Amino acid sequence: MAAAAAAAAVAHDNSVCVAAFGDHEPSQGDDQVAMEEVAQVYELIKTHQPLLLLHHQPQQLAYSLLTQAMRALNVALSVMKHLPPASVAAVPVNMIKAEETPANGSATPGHDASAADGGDNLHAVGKATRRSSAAKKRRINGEDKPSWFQLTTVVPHEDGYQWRKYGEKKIQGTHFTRSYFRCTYRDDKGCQATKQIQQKDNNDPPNFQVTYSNDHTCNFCTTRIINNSNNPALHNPAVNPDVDTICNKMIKQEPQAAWLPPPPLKAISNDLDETPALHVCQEVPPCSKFYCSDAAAGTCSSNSSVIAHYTDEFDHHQMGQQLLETTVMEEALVLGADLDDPYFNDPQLLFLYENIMNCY
DNA sequence: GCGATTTGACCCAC
DNA sequence: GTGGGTCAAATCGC
Repeated sequence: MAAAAAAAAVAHDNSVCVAAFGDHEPSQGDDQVAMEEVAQVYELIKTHQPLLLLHHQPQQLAYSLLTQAMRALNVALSVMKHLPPASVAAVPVNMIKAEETPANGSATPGHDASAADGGDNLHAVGKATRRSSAAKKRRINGEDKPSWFQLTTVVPHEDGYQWRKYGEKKIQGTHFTRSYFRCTYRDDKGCQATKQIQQKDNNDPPNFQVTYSNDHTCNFCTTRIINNSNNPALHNPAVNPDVDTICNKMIKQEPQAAWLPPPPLKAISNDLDETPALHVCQEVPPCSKFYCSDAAAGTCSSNSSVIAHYTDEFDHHQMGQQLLETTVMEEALVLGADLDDPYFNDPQLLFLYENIMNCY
């Protein structure tokens, strides 16, 4: 049941991404239909998520898939509602279609197939033909690869994906350099995902604009949860021949699992998660919200596992839920949330979403 | 030794 | 001509 629901979620997720970031410019009618469709998917996922979390074995996979789907849906909703940048800029973590803002006036790099083999061409043909015609397409007529950006105070280097820095540039009009990253698995899997990190100010903590371009197609950047799953099928080379190889490489080379909170408290609820691989985490983002709200009072030991955290929440959060909802709702209001948005009508999901985003 | 990062140069769109 | 994205040699770090 869980796998089927998760698969359905992913199927919806993919279509939503296309709708949100494709070239098609939706009409007002399209907007309405899309909104209804996305809202329907959202409700479906929202309904299934608590059920999935109550299952022990498939929950990590399901959680991973649902999380991605929910993130995409939230982005899609934001895009389709054409939220003005000013209304979302105050939100610590939010995803906005990049083309809609002057802050991203310059185009992000195109789906630059020539870039991957550009070096070889350079040596073979010479500098005059260094960039192929594909590179020229990069910004013609404003045509660009899908991109969106995230405004965040969270250390943007720890978003859960594996990135390799390939450049840094001083940008005119800013006091900070812009860093350029591409997916670590670009060469291995041809994943074209890139991101740019632009520090916006010197606040404490500083604000960053993280511009993402192209979705990850490697599938391995997000297998950190799957890799830790007890589900043997996920490690069956006959089913997924690349998973073990790539994930072992991930652990060997880049052992951080950025989505896990730090371990000052009790480790993991053993009855929920017996996967030692979860502890490969070495670096974590400042996602303090990930701790159970009862941990400080010593009445809750859930902390180290996302799954354990949320499952524990289902177990004992009822008594503290009202307080939690009040806090999150107040915070959402302060952050300028649109309370007509169904997403913000569910404070627990808002809380969950923010924590996920903070830790990815 | 190998992979990641740094940094100046190159290239293209505007 | 300029700004910004990318390349790739040099360098760094494990």
